Amino acid sequence: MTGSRRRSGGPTLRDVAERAGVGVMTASRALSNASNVSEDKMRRVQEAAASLGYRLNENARSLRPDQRTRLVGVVVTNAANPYYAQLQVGIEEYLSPRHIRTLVGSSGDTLERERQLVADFVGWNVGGFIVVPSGAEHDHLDRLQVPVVLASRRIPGAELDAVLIDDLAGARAAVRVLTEAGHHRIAFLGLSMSVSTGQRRLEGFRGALREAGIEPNDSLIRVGPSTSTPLDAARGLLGRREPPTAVFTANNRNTIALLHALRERDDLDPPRIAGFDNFDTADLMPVRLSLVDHDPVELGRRAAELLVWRLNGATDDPAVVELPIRLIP
Amino acid sequence: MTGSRRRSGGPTLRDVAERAGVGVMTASRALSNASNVSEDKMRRVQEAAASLGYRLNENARSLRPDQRTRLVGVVVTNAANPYYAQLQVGIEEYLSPRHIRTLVGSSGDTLERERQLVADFVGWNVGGFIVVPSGAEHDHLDRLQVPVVLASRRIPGAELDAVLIDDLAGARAAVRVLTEAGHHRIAFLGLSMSVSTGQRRLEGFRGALREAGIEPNDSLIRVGPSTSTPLDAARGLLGRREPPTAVFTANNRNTIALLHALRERDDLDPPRIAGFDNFDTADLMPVRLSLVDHDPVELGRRAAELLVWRLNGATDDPAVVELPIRLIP
DNA sequence: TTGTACGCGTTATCAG
DNA sequence: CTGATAACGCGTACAA
Repeated sequence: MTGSRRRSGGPTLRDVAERAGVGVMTASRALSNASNVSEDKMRRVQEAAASLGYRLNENARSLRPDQRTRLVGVVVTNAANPYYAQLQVGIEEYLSPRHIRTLVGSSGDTLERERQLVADFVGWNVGGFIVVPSGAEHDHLDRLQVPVVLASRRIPGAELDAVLIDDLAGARAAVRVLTEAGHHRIAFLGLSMSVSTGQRRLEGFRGALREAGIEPNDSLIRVGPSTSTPLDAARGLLGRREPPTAVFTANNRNTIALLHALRERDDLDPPRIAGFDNFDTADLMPVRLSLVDHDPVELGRRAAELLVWRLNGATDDPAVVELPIRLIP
Repeated sequence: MTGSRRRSGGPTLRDVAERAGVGVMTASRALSNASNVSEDKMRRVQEAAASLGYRLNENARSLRPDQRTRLVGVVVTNAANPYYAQLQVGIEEYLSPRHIRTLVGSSGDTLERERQLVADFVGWNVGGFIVVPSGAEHDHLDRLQVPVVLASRRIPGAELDAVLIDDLAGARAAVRVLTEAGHHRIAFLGLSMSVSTGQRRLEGFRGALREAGIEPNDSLIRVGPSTSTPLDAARGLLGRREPPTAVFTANNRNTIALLHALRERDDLDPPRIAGFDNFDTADLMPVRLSLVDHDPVELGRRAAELLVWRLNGATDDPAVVELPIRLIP
């Protein structure tokens, strides 16, 4: 009654062992540790595995409580956004060589979906999380028994590691371009204030204005998306009796929306634009753009690095890494 | 000696059952099938599960050979490319409500990495694959014991389901715009011939030319990326003694590269451009673009749909779905 | 160095 | 409708 019953899904370690003429444990050691196995049997096992097209069953391995993490959960707000696509690539780039795979899900910027994804991933026994939080809640992240790293956005009050862009410096630098060009009526077109990125960029905007002796004019500040789409917000700004002579756009979506709005109007004297995020075709645009460039791939890499550091047992206080930006004037 | 020993990673079904005062099997049924359980116990179990923050362990579930698929592997060539990011979103959109998660990896368009990813995913016991093949090899896909659906590209000779864009019609339609505008010296700037997409688009290009009574001029055909980067190829075309008066670009990367090359030269009389793939800022470009628009999200959805159809036991001959394109003139 | 028993968490089976 | 038991495939502990 030697285990010769074929299961539906491919060969098992037992099969490999039988074929190589060794015990299962020798086979196991040969294929995972490579320790304490004679060279001879080592080779025989590996040949057997290869000829059977055998792969260790990760599900079975993960079942053991004391195993190393082989899976982490990644929650982004919208995987279709090129920005987050690159973030994922950075994460995978770092984790893949360490034999850790990722489970990815899009929250659509809703807390409910974020909660559900996190719960789902817990079911998969992920060893940790990288999350782009959709809002300010963090109770669902606190209860987890595994490390969590926030990416791109921070949550006030959450005791979690985070990797961020230097939003403040980026916004300041961009707005400074505008003030130094002599502009005074400068608008802010941007993100929802419910995410830290939006708040920080607005803060940088205000700071740069004050630094230049300009009092921020609230009627020139449009934050989304609660009020309207970026395109509508841009139209509203341009349609004012006294339109801004310069605009700071808080991310690439808003920059592009503004450009679309401008194109609709065909104004003789379009506003000067400075904004956050670079994009592929920025230098092909019909108007001059000053952009805050940064590297989402690096952001992902660093987040993954931080997570692995925790997985390896680091117990330091929460770390916040702030990545530098580069202004393309 | 009732199993009260805490394992590191959260509560188990046993804990839930104990707390609810029922047997493990009742708890199991209550939480997965919801069949053959009295309403009373049903509620008790669910309350217990909720109060413990319990989640079924998917790893343990997947261990059984006869279980439904909960995981599929997705292999794309480059996850950072917005096109494939959208493809993934379509896939997730279809699979997520069906409680199937995806494991995603980028092959970087190399066969070796593709092989490795496939092998890795087999270790995770995925119930099927969606693959954007990196080349013409398919032996590693044939040996798999689970269904495989190709997305975006086909492999000649492979007996596999596939979802494609109608490359032929797309290329024809785009090139027709150029010929009907009276152009004769029309160049092809594009993809490697090692992928079916490249071949098919070139075929469409040639067809449309012949249809217009123009003999394709091989010296105006630049295929990549073996020879050079898209940007260099574009420069080469524009730098000819007799540059083309019109160019068909075989995908968005090449379209954008051509635009960059054009911008460097600042020609008085730039070529007319028609190309494959739409992109965000296409209508903001300084020159007129005629583009073949199509929907990568839909492509992903359909691929996932096909895969689920197989997972449910379909044994029909390989299906090839060709999605329609839309020309933006 | 090698092999044997047992447990990881869940579900199918089958007896109550 | 309910629950005890035996797998599922692998790795640790221990015995040989």
